[in-house]
Order: sequence, then C-alpha cells, then structure tokens
Amino acid sequence: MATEHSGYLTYRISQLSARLNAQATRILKSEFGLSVVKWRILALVYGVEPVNSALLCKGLSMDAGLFSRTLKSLVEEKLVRLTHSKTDKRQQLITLTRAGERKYLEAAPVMKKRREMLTDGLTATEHRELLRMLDILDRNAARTL
Amino acid sequence: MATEHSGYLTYRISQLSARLNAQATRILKSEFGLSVVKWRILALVYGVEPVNSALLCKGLSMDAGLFSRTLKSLVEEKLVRLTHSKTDKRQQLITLTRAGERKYLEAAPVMKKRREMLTDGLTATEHRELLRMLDILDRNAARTL
DNA sequence: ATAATTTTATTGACAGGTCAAGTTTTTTAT
DNA sequence: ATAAAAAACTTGACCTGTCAATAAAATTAT
Repeated sequence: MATEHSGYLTYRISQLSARLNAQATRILKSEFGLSVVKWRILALVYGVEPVNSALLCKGLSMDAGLFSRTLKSLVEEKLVRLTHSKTDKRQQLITLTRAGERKYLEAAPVMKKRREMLTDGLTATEHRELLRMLDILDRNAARTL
Repeated sequence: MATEHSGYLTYRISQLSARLNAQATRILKSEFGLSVVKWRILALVYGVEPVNSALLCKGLSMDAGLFSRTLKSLVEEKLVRLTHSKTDKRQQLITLTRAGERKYLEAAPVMKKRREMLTDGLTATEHRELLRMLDILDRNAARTL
C-alpha cells in the first residue's frame, strides 16, 4: 500500500515534516513546556537581542497573527520582554528575560542533539547536497504554476 | 536574517512542506474544488477500487478522525461511494463514482505537471538520491529521542 | 462458551496555523 | 501641507489536523 505513492515527493516531504514536527512538539512540551513556535522565536532572539519584531517575523516567514499571539504568551510567561522603539512608535523590540535565556540554554543542547541524530547516516557531503536540493525545490515551489 | 537558521534542516523541511502544501491547496481548491486530503484519497483509490477503508487510512498514515470526516464529505459530494463489507460488518469499501473518476482524471495531469516542475533542475540521479536521503531522515525521525 | 482484547469507525474537544479586517503610525506622492 | 499608500501590530473567524472517548463488531485467550 505504501508503494503506490512512494514516488510522490511532495507527499514524502509532507509526511516527514509532520513527523519531525510531532517529535519536536513532544520533546519541547514535555521537557521544557514550550511550543515549536515559541522555541523558534527564543532560538532566533538569543544572542542577537534586541531584535526588531517585524523583521524576525518576516525572517521566519511566519504568519503575523500567529507571531503576535505567540509573542504575547511568551511575555505572559516572562520569557521575553517587549520595548517600543523610540523612533517608530509602531515597532517593538524583543529581548529575552533571564528566564528566557535560561530556558533557551536548557533546551538548546537537546535540540542540537536531535538535529545531529536526524542526519545520522548522512556524510557531510550528502548533508550539503541535501540542503542544496531543498533549495532548488524551494525555489521551484515559489514559482507559480 | 535568513542566514541564522538556514542550517536548521528541520526548519527548512517544515518551511518547504508548508509552501508545497499552500501551493497544492491553492491549485486544487481554485481549479477543482478539492482539498489536499480529498485529492490524496481520490488519487489512491483510483485504479485499485474497491479499496478497504482502514488499509487506505493506514497506508496514508493519516489520522482516523480526519480520514472519516473527509470520506464523509467526499460521499456528500458524490465523488466516492461506500459499501459495507459482507464478511466484516465494521469495514467499508471505497469506490469512486463516475464523477469521482472524472474529477481525478481532470486533476491528475495538472498535479503531475506540478510534480515535474518541482524537480526541475534535478538530474534523475539526484532525484533518486534525494528520495534515499529523505528515507534516512524519516527512519531517524522515527527513533525516539 | 464467554470474557478480554483488538480492530474499525465516528464524534467532540482542542491546538496550530491561515486569512481578512481594523487601528495606529510612518512614509510617499501630489 | 495634506492626502494616499504602506507598514506594524492586533484581533476575530475559520479550517485543518491531533487526540481522547465512545460504540459496534471481530478476534483471541481462557
């Protein structure tokens, strides 16, 4: 039954993505009480704070609504702090709180190990090749059909 | 901004998957009034009918709830027909109606072209390599961390 | 034979993510 | 200088997909 659609690249990618997401969700929630989106934000803010909110949202190519709500709950959990830009009253800057930094530093090694485990069995060359091919797919997918 | 996380394979896959899904959703909905899940079911049922419902659901590794609801609306749209198995009163068999077949045959070439376009720029060897690497990732992702 | 377990299918509740509308502020065009 | 357009952010409505609970039927174990 699995063979009929095994050639369907799009389907394979979708399945893999779902599986990876489920794995990340499980680890992040059970061990750190984080959602995947919250984790991504923490990971990107760490080290480069303070960060412009809109730029980060675009960089993640994340929906602005989702981003806004996630940020709100990160603030409620006191993992990040928002400050209004002086020059542009619309903008806000994101900084990690001490607790946010701690949370990131706690989760980072676990998530790093997970990534390493994922590419187990791929040589460095293959890994690079894979990223290159994903780039090609990505560009092709952006082309309107 | 994109460079910080470009090495994050999981993130790349997730983004690519989201993009592909959005593309498929757009095409299927606007041109054929189908959702991605409906399309997948039609495509798998076509040619091998009648198909055992539970087997198909497992073959797609799809959530049973989602599967049930999607099937229900495919029946309402008169694209598939369900018949109860004589030997096992729990089971149901799926068949495409004439309209369902027509819908599949209409959409199939467009979706095929989309897949071909997606791998534009990859040699046959690379394509094979890509599938192989995705297999490895998939197996690794199945391992519990 | 019948009790316990497993399988099939459906349903309700919910989290994650998308889309569109609305507010405020800034930028651009006239 | 003022009007129009764009950008930043928030909110509500909505859809998809996941999970847990249930019910009916079949299978397995005792």
